[in-house]
Amino acid sequence: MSEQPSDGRSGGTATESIGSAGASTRDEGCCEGVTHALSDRDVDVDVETLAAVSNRTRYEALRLVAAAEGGVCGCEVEPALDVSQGAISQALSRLHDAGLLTRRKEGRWRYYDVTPRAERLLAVLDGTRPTPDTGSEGRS
Amino acid sequence: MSEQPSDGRSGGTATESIGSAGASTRDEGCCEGVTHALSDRDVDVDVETLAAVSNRTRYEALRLVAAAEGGVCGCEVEPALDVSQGAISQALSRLHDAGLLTRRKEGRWRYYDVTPRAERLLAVLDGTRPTPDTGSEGRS
DNA sequence: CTATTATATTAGTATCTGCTCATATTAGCA
DNA sequence: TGCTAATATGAGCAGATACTAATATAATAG
Repeated sequence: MSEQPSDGRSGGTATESIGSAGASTRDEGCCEGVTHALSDRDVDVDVETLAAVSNRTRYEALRLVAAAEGGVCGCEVEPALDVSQGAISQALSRLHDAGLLTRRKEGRWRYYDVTPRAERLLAVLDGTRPTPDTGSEGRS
Repeated sequence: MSEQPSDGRSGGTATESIGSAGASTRDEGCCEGVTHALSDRDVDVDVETLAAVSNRTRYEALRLVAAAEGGVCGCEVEPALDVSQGAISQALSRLHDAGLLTRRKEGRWRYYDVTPRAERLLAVLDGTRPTPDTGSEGRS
């Protein structure tokens, strides 16, 4: 055979069952290919979850709901989010459809609250956010 | 005053300091407005992190890297992802820039591995993914 | 040197997104 | 019955996105 990348997976202890799969039959060239363990549907669900919060308006909307205890109504979110009422409604709906917000009707208001999925997602973001990385610093 | 939403935050125990803010001066109409505790920059960082994985190609690329122990080279990712080589390169670069992949050069290869931020993000997605919700089921 | 392989970069482009604006709908109150 | 407030919905469109194709760069082998 020509040349192959050093087959990284050296230690290879943890997380058995996740399968770094197929790779093993190496033979021609380099790249045998790897696989992951998710179904098509799981990928769809995750991507939609992520897409729902991958936009500033929706992300902030989610944060606003999460910051308040016990749920907020849409109209309370509106003033903080420099976009039209229609946009807010669309944003909250999408977050709800993606499984990140619960929705409950009460009189003429709609109360939203975060789901555990959203809560844990936000917790990870808070807990792993990289530090500023102040470009020019250290040695002058 | 006219009418106001029931001011949800009933219990209001945990997470002091997160401030469901300003809300307290209620007075006219309904919606006093809430705030969250993130800086503009933090929101930018988080949104970029999320945007990086909010696309099927990039999300699967990340999954593929995460599934392999000890890093994979780009060429191993390629066969699994029905898009051109240029697209793969762009995808991995963006994931790297977003702080979700590390990158190390070795000869003519580039090895990628997941960062803790990515690992924990994926763990939450796996741990909170909603069940299928098989539309017609239960009572017949 | 040339040939080959992995990767990066860039221009061009079809498609998707995120809004606004206008217009429903729904609910409470006079 | 209005009238008003909260929310939903849909058309339309500017701008963003995610590719492809072509080309450039980098590293190794012969």
